[in-house]
Amino acid sequence: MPELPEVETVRRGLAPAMEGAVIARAEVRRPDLRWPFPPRMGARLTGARVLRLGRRSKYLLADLDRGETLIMHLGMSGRMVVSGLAAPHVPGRFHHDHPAPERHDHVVLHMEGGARITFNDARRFGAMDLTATDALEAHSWLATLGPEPLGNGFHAGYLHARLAGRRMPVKAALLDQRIVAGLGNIYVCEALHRAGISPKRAAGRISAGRIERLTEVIRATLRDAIDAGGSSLRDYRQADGELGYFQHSFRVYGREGAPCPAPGCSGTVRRAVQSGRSSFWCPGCQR
DNA sequence: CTCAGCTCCTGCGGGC
DNA sequence: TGCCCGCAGGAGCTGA
Repeated sequence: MPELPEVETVRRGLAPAMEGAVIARAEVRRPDLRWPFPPRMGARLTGARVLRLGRRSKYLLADLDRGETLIMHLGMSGRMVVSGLAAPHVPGRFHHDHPAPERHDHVVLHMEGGARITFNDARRFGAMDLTATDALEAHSWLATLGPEPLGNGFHAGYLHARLAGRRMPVKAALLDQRIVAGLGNIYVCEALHRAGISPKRAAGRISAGRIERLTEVIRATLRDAIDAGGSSLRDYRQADGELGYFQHSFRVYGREGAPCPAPGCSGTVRRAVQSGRSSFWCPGCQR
């Protein structure tokens, strides 16, 4: 599921269809996802113009001209599909025709001009809400989020302070959205491998130098994944209009039993369950 | 406050 | 082929 890089890729893919465009009709096909939709969501979206499509952590934020912001979270299985986008500046990028409706198409935004944005979420761990734009940061989904890992607020000094004294595994600490916002299971595994830190190491027992290295590789890992997503947007194979899911090449995630890809390391990637989630790491080079 | 465990929901792939 | 089990990229809640 979508972690920060996938959500950013979805944002970039949706922006051409949404920014500056009016929602001619918002079709709400069920009353809830993880939580009930806000009252009259369809009516409140219909006729609104999208001023800007932003992102905070794994949340998409569509600012509307009515002073409200539509907050969207993709959960584990949420997908966005764009169709009917007129005159894409890159050929083959989107469906020009609308695909047949699918099971779990929960919300469809019919834009003026003919574009259509379909939110599909089989597991329904996703969510949507509408809130006043000028009080956006106070919304309960956003208020407790830590800094953006690619922003200025995330640096070695900050992370060192937040991990100090913590006995929990560093894996769990980096998944805590209050400490840093946007990482998920895959990119935590990948970043810890690049940093040479075991996911089982106590968060408060990492030297300052290694935390410095960790903040750098977290940023590099996310940037690389966002770049790969950008490539997928330009890829003709993405012509079905589905955004955000593309072929990644992970170093350890999902590669149990494979040889460690680190130069000079002869270890084998292992898998273990930590707080209910799979961790993948190389005991040979991650300490 | 900290932290582990459970929970929501559906789909898919592997093993028998 | 069909069935059962485990597992899946999130994150809120409970209770020790």
